[in-house]
Amino acid sequence: MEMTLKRRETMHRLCGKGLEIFNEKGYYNTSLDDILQELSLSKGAFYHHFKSKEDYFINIVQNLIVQKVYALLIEPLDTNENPLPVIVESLENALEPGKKNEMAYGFMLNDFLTEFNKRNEEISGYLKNILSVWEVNLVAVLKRGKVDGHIARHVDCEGAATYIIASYLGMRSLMTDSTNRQLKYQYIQQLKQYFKSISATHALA
Amino acid sequence: MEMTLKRRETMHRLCGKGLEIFNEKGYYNTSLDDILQELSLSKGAFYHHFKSKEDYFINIVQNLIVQKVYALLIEPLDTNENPLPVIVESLENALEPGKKNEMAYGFMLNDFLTEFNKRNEEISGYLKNILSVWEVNLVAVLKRGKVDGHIARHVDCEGAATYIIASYLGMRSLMTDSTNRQLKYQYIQQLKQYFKSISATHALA
DNA sequence: AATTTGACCGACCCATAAGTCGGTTATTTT
DNA sequence: AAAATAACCGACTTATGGGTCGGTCAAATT
Repeated sequence: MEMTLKRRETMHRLCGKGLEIFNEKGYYNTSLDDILQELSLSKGAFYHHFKSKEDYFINIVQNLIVQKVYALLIEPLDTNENPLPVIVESLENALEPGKKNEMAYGFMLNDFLTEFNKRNEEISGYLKNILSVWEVNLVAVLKRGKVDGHIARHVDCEGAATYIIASYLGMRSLMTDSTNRQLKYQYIQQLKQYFKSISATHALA
Repeated sequence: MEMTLKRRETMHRLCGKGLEIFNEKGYYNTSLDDILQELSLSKGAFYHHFKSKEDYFINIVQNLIVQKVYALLIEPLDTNENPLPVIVESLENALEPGKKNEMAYGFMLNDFLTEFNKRNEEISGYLKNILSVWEVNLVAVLKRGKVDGHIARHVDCEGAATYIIASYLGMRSLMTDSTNRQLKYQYIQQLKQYFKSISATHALA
């Protein structure tokens, strides 16, 4: 039992630091030694816990990344209010660089997706799966918005969800340095504009 | 003279095939030998013409990619019509996978930007520069649209341009296999919806 | 206390890929 | 035709980085 705790703790430290550095420098541009050095661990330690770099990253995806996406982008959708402002708020939040020197989690998806799309089908599959869950939830919440009279009846909820996701992912390519407040502000403003056009409120510029 | 021609022809072949394969597999995931083999050329030939892989890619960016972006995304904006349908058409066109087995040029920017953002500041600078030219032109054309009465006066043209670019770039992460007609259709539909909301036409669902 | 097992160490192996260099071949110049 | 130069060849060097393996040490089991 006690040994299992030690194991879990080390694995946890590895995953946390790994996500941090992969996110910062990219997966293929980060060597295991880069991570190991920061944690003062050895190759031997690493391979005692993970069977490969790939296995390691899958672990990170399925624990840390999934969790973050849920917390930031999916769970906030679970309310009974008008979905549009709720979506805006979740995106605004997800684009926020972490408080102190945390990561800007909202940014990871586009980067990792792009990196793995052409290189590793398995990992890219897991990542696309996360997106797909997000999409399903967006669609559901948009449809409910229709029923509740917040969203115009003519709206294609699947299309709207796709559009929301695309614009969110695309922001990453533009916001290079995390301090880019201006871009985020512009994005949120235009998103609201778009939302106005699909909402059911009876006209009013 | 004749030698210069030979040189230029070989460099041209190298750049063309290079872009094709880099676009397909990613820059860092493509070895020079991958390209050289397809052209039946040797390392020696390559380094006779380019001083490094980086130099080679910069060549590709500044010739081929710049040219394609201009042709697909910037030059079409140069009309006196209502800019919004013109923008829609250019994006629709840029997302179109090349006719026979050409490349889907519209896709390159997000991939390369993401790849180089964390790895090579110089190249990422060139790429961001291309985006920036596109943005400037979008803003200009949107502002003209305002003057000409096609776009509502309250619209923030810089914000709208950012939003258009972000959504376009983001589509790449979603459209993995090039045959994804559905996603493209959804995207264009929602873009039109958004455009309706910033246009000056006096209401009409 | 003796033994086993889990956590960890770090030198080593090996594949990959960028870049080098001393050549050969083809083309141009004189 | 001879000399010079450009285009090209491919074995080699070198650095990097994932993965291996025989070991050490400490904790847990007996």
